[in-house]
Amino acid sequence: MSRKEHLVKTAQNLFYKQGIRSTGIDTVLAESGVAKKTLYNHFKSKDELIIATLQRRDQQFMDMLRLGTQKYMPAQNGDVRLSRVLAFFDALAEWIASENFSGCMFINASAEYPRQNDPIHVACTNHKRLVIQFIEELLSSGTFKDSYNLARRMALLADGAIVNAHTTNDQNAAKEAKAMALIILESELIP
Amino acid sequence: MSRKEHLVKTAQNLFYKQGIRSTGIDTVLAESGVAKKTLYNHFKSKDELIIATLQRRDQQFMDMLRLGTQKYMPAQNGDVRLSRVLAFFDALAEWIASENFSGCMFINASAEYPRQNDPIHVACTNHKRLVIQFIEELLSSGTFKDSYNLARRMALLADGAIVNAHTTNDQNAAKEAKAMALIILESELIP
DNA sequence: TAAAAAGGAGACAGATCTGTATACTTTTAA
DNA sequence: TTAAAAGTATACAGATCTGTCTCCTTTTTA
Repeated sequence: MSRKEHLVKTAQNLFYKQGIRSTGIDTVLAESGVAKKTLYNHFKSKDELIIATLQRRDQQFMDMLRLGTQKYMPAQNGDVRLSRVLAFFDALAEWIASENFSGCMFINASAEYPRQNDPIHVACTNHKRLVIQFIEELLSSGTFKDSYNLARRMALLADGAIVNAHTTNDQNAAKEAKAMALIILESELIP
Repeated sequence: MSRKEHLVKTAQNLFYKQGIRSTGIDTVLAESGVAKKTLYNHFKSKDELIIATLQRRDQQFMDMLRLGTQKYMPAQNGDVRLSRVLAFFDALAEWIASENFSGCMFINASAEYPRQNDPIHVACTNHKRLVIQFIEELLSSGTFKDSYNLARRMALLADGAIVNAHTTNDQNAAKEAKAMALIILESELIP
């Protein structure tokens, strides 16, 4: 792993665990063992480093969703047309139950950088769009009445599960979300 | 309004609009026209001021929910046993569509203070518990199979709507949440 | 009315944070 | 092998932030 990658990885973990604004550059440098000059060789500012961590997280997260959805798809029972999107909620549940879960990095970053046109906030908005798009691809075309709107609903359930799990420390939230998703999906099937 | 109340109100608005960590004490003082000594006369630290703003917000928010739910209850149609909780989602929608909406202050604060045992984080967790309790009271007893669990589900929908509306700038999220709530509620009715 | 409490204005200490500069060392590549 | 590029270590500038302190004025209360 290059120094740059190592730096971004370390920053990402610290930002995710302790928040972005409360994590100083010096902490990132000490933790990663990289010199300050190297950081500013690769990034113009802390903000650019933050953007890089969000991009890295976006890739990681989408990969995790793709793999997890494939992994849990065969285990679904009932209508096969629902298997893919239901597996998505199992992937979500696995993540939420994992050791280092600390909410959604993008929701957290949005809260720390609330200005709508802040590049950091924009990166978060884009990520959420990608998730909706991903879910829409899971909804077999021709199966549901309005797949885009349905994907938004599923994303809403996912965000609710993530936030609930984070704030009330409830690992069951994803299962509840999945149960609700099933009911909603069935109600939106084209007869 | 006493100086203390004025101070807390000003701080609350600034914290909500621009985030807590990025709002310095001096900004709060300049905006409120209060002297620094007065602030530290009433609060031992910035953290105490933050807690006070969260308490104020909690009261405001719960009052808003109570009033809004009463206001929108008569307009519901269909099964009257669902009217109260459905009205809750209308109250939520009104808030989300309002001018100064910038997400949930408690979700935002949780993201800025992620340490689970931080008093600020704890205040947020407590608020979320109160919301669940409020929703449970809206679910007419004897009507649903498991009202506590159902209340948690409704809270999950509400959080999802709030977060979605905030990150993707979608004012329709609350309506989607209400539509989903209706389907879920009907599926949980005791026959 | 007089003593006491509270507030205003602002200087200041001490910490912290971002970003730059300098001097030296290691790695890379022509 | 040797010149250039990249990295290390660290000092430092300049800004900002929290919280304390002083001096003075206003308000409250006994």
